[in-house]
Amino acid sequence: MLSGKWKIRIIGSLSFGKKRFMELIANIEGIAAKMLSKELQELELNGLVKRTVLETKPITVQYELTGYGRSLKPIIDEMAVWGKQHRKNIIKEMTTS
Amino acid sequence: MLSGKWKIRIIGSLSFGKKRFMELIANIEGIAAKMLSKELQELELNGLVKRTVLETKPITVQYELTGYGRSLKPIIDEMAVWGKQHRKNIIKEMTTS
DNA sequence: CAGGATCCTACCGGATACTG
DNA sequence: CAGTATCCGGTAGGATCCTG
Repeated sequence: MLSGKWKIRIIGSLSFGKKRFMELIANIEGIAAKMLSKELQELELNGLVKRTVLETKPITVQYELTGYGRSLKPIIDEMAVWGKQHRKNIIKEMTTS
Repeated sequence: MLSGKWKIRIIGSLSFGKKRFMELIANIEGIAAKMLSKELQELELNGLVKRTVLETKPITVQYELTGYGRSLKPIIDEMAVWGKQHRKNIIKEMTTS
């Protein structure tokens, strides 16, 4: 369900609130439109993300986590915690060697 | 670091204690020897798992988590919790439809 | 028992160009 | 803006066989 290179990052980004397609592109460094599009479709299929087309001009699309998607928050949070600590350790290694 | 199809399962299995190669094969349904071998090597390279060759006959090899590997426990635990709940939801869907 | 060596295939993921 | 279409290479990962 979270397979692929970008899904975790996407969910992480959406956990801060609704976002439009372009905002996600800007927010997630390195992702290409095609990848974002494909990953979002899979996330929607799995019921983790809700897609809403806004009738603006030109049209914009909002993405947000569903309740189901938010249920992953504990996992994502733990990953964030670990990543932070991990980076600290790397820096410590660099400065001590 | 946790890339690949099996690393999470391997760490999960090792979180219950040391295990030999065959025990891991038996414990992780569906994994082939080659895959287990490759994933374990990567885990060892990343310092998450410690490999110990026991001079029995024939030789056996013990794998265990390092302290670093155990630092992932909160993440794995949260995943386990989520997976359990997820399965409950699936079953509920099946019985109500 | 614990694995390496080979072979093979699907699909992951990037670049680019195009559309309503 | 928010995608889709197309092309393409690399590699993840499975099956099978072999070895100390």
